[in-house]
Amino acid sequence: MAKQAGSTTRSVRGSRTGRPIMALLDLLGRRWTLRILWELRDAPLTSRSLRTACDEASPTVLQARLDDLREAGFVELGEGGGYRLTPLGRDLCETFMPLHRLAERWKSSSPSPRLRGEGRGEGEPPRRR
Amino acid sequence: MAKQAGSTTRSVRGSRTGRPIMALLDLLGRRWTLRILWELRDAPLTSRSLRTACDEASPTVLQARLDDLREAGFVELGEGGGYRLTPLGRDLCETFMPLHRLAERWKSSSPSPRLRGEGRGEGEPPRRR
DNA sequence: CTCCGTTGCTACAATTATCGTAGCACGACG
DNA sequence: CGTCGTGCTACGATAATTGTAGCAACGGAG
Repeated sequence: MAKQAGSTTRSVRGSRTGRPIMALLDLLGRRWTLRILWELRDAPLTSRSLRTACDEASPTVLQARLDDLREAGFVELGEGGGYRLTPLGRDLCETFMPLHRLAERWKSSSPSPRLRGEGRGEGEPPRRR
Repeated sequence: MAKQAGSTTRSVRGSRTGRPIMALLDLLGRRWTLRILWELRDAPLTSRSLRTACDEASPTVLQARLDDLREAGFVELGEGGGYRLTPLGRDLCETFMPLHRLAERWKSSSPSPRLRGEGRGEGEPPRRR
């Protein structure tokens, strides 16, 4: 049967409202998509290794995202098993490389090691209006 | 619980497992984060306008993401109301600019205007092993 | 061939995030 | 005061994600 492994739903709503950038932003805005691309950045990985690399994420979602990415043409399944980036996918990853540097810079400016964690209703008295 | 507007949970699991890039990837991998940054890319927007720009996304999530981004230091609330990018947020956005071009290229190579939509089981005969 | 370990992939219940609608407090304008 | 606009929140309904367990197909011993 078809099932739902295909990727659950595929468009929050205003994804491909015209500009392809929206569709891309939507695809990338799913939970493990960016992480998967990142882990695949320089070497192909098997489904298992990818799972390990992604901190033991559920195979369900991993599979769904992998299908999404494969369908989008950013990732493909190699011969002897294992996922790898397509040329287009590699270009996409290249785009994120500057993120690495920015992340370092970001850590320095962001003083919260764990980004607070709960609703900010208590920690901050009504600082607005 | 107290609330949930703070941003619901804040870390899928292995977010900031060490490298800040993971935390950043996790933050960016939430549903409207990338879209918000994109819409804010060249002009500040009010909460309302942002909602409109983001295809009438729920104010709940928009608020949560906005809080996330503000807390992360990428977005801030201006004087007369309205959200705008911080210098760091602007740098982050700059990173995504090449994505616009890539998205166009991607549309051309991806023949599916709506990415199929259901399970991928049919289009491909057992392409496994 | 049979046992074993690997691969990619799936089922299913529980949990969490998101949606969608409605509404609040605060401030500015008339 | 009444009306509008701002940021922000409550809450039930819905969709996505998590976690655990397990499947069939392939490959290498024994």
